[in-house]
Amino acid sequence: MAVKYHQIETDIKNLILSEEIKPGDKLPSENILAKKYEVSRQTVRKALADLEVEGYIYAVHGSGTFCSDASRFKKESKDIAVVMTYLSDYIFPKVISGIDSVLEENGYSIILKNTGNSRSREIRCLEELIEKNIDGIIIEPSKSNVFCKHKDLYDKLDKYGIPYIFIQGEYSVMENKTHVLMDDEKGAYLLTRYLIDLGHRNIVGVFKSDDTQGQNRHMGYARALAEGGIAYDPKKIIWFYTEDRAVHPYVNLQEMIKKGEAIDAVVAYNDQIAFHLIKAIREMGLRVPEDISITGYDNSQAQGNSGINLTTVAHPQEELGKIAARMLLSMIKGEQNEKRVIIEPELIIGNSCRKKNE
Amino acid sequence: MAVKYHQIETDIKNLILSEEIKPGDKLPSENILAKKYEVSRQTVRKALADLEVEGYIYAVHGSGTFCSDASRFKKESKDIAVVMTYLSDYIFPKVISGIDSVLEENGYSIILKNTGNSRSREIRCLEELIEKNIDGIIIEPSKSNVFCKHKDLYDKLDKYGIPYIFIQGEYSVMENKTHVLMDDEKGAYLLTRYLIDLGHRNIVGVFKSDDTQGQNRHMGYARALAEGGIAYDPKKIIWFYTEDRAVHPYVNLQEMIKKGEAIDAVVAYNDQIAFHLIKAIREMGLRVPEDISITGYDNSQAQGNSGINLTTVAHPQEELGKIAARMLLSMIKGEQNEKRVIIEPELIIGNSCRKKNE
DNA sequence: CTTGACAGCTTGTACAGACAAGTTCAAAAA
DNA sequence: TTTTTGAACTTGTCTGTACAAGCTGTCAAG
Repeated sequence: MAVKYHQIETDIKNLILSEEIKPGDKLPSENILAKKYEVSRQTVRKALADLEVEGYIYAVHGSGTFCSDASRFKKESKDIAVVMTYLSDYIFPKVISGIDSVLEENGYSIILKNTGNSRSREIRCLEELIEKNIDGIIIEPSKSNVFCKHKDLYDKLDKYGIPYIFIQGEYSVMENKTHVLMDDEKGAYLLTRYLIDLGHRNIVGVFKSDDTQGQNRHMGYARALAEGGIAYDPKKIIWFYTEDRAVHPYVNLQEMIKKGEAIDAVVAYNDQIAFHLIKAIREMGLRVPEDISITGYDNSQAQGNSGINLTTVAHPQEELGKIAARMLLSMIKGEQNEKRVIIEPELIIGNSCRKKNE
Repeated sequence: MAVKYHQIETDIKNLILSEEIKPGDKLPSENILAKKYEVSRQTVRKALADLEVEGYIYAVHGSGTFCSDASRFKKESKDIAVVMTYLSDYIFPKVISGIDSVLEENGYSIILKNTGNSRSREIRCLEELIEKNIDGIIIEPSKSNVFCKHKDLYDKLDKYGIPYIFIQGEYSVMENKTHVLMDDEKGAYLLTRYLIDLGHRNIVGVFKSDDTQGQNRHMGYARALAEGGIAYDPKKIIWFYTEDRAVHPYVNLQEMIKKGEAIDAVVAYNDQIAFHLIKAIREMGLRVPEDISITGYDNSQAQGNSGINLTTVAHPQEELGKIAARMLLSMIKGEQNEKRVIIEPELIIGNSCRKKNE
């Protein structure tokens, strides 16, 4: 540190970082600093000029030099990253659209990223974003039920003061972070109870094992069975992974039917899977809902060429995006927020279920 | 420009922008500049320091000051803006997804913007993006058939060396820019000829008037009629605007039916409109395709609860996004490109049309 | 009480000079 | 021929001075 102005710079920087000089505070005048450090005023000016370029301080002609307040000493980019598992499929465009509508109103732009529900891509994504100077992140965790080994990246975000919000799922090690979630347990409970109320007893459950949504929906399913006095039968559960999703549920259900197992109804992980399963059931020569009732999840409003309106659970889609965006904006403004918004599930009755032995 | 160092700055900046000083070139030494401008060396240093912060030049201790070469004086952000009319509807998620897949592979991120097909929002968008330091833009023009009064913004992009590509539509004043388009004229021609071949003579055309796609599809429709020896009847055309799209075609077609006009078939602007019109036709007590045949455009694969698979024209969707993204990347790399990619339309036969008097 | 002039502060621009530190290249030495 | 030396250049640091331009609170005039 042989260079004088460098010494002054680090001195002042430390004062700011240790909050002895708070945002908005006025710094001593150049002449006073010059006297204090026993240097010329020009040397002080050089130090202050550097700090201004770095964004720590700003000078007002005739008035003085002040500590920057703008979002912890770095200029806001007005960019917010939205990290989703998928972009074009299913409910995601609507969620993104909801986020955009709120951010657009407030002058923010979306940086869109998708992970393909792959953990390694989520990590790569976050590393990229940390480099990028963004104001906040809305993220849908990839494989949220697989243990999160990259908490260090989220710690880094905390350290840099970049706020983030999880939607749809959560990592168990970060339950205390801000989330916008659906009550998946209750949603699946409602669906399963609806089937039980229709008189079904042999209810197959098809769940995704690598995200929290799948886990929670499974729990709701189990609770409804218990309340309905129906024994939980592990053989009636089909677990699948993201990579399996196009084949595994399909094949497994067909095998169960082949084996002649009694199946009254199916609680599917979501609408997408439900449509796959309808196709599987029909291929086996059975009818939906006459022979087997089926439920979805998310109210995606697609029909998948099946001609059936699924009984499902409403997914707020655009509204969920809007809620998350509004929460993130208030976090950016530094307002305190509730950490957890849980959206109440609502049953949507379609024509994919029928009373048993009607 | 009473300020001397400011004068020096703009002087040098202009020399660099006009390429009289090329990247890597050595600038005159501080002492020489001081003599030339008749100022002190300190004043020259102040000017050069500012230019260094702005990234135009860099100084090497003991050696000299040089013009920056790094990609036209500004660091690449690895961000590419995608400006679409809509985000969540229709074919747009697929197009975005196609763009993302190519960009992601190459380490780029998408900044997503939507204009709601409003010209003023497109302008606001571009102004925002010009501030932002992006590497390129893929843009779907809003109301491409309304005269483009904001060419100055695109000129600015040219000046700053930010490449951009138009998709879907084009502004007439910028036909020489890079585009990825469908041959809309031919697509509508194929659809109309198909209807004529089925024996239809009274073919209503429903077109959007504020984008080039609508204009071109109308032209294709007219050409097919002419070739088929059918007189073009302006009364059989329904023109609508973006803001009208939910109501106007619907109401107008119903009125035509009420008046008892002979209608064999309808060529709709796109699938979305086609589904509206199917609903309108059914409300009037007529059947599709038994009473009226109808065609769409874009092969959106939705069914809109109609139970009908539209006869339509294939829209490459993801592929279009990929093509545009690849072209933009090669433009960023400075490679020469063809200015115009026209995608050949392909007829998709559904069950929304029927032979006349079968 | 309100207004306006002004003194005394602040930062901004500009000058001039001195020396430090790094680079370059040619002449001198090996 | 290769290596070393060193003068002459470059930018970097630092000092000191002068005046311009902008802000702020005080104090006297209205």
